[in-house]
Amino acid sequence: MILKSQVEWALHCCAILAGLPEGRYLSTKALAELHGLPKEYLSKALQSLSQASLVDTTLGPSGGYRLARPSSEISFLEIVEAVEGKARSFTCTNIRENNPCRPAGYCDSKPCAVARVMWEADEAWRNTLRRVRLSDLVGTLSEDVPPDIWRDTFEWVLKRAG
Amino acid sequence: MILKSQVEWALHCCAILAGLPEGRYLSTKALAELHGLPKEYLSKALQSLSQASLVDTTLGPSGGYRLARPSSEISFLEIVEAVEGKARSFTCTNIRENNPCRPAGYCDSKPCAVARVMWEADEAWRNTLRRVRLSDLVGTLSEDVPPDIWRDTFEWVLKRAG
DNA sequence: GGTTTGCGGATATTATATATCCTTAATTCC
DNA sequence: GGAATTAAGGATATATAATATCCGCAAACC
Repeated sequence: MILKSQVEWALHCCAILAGLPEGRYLSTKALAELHGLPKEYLSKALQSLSQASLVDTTLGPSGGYRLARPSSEISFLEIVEAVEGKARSFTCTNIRENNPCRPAGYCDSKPCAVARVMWEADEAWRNTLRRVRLSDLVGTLSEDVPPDIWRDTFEWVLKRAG
Repeated sequence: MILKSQVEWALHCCAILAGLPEGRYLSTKALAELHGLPKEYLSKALQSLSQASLVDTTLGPSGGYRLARPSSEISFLEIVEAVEGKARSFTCTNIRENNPCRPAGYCDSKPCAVARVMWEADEAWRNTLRRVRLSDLVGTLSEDVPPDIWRDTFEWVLKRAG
């Protein structure tokens, strides 16, 4: 059970977008170079964010991506689910159906007891991610990263933002 | 991010093993037939349980698997981790290292802020599974499954347990 | 009109999950 | 002692998903 690397990419990209000045867009190319990622494949992750309406896009030079909402109104979970999908990590294939002692139709009222536990754990995972906002990440990052590097990064980025 | 189907298989098999009379073993063949699963591949899942010391095994006719401990002392997490592994679902590839504005050696003291959040969610998932004991599952199952089917199932199983 | 951009489709490559087969050694039963 | 049965583990094949690249399109900018 491993998340796609695109999840990591999307989160880091959103953190950068959260720091962009109002109205500016940042292109796939700039985001890929900043993070040392394959441009074409990163583009797929950004398209997922766009389809989930987490980012706005615009075309042409000076085009690219920006957050569709303030970073305080975007949760980790939304970003993760945009890329990874909303499907639960445990899929019940109902193997209890195969029990040769089980007449058809029995015990079909509720989902399987095993699945209920696994889904509860899945919910706990999602709830944790739901509670963390993108603005929280930006806050933590600006504590962790030395201020001059943080500033240099955004200068570097804005030079490429058209 | 999808768990292997072997996780589901292992959980259902442990639930059956938990209901076995003291000292009896149940073979891969019987467990596979009961659940309608491919015997050879299910065997790999059971071997994982054995390697994790969750089950005891013995050879020969009337051999097979039994729980190594009372079901109240085995958690869901142990079974899941035995099959799925203990690795976290999010792996940080440290793409912040690629930031061209970042001199080497900076911000390497703590793990990445993104990873810390993802790992916290992973812990929430594991904690939920850690709190559920195999005996809890057996309890739920015996509420869900009609008593006569539950009884028939164990008669069926014991006929094959040598 | 030329350049840049996001978007989506098609395709190739790699890794992982799923599944089967076979050999070995231990155990039970006759 | 000999035949049958079992778990263990290595080797291998197949299917599916993740990773990655390439191309053509339409919109936006200069």
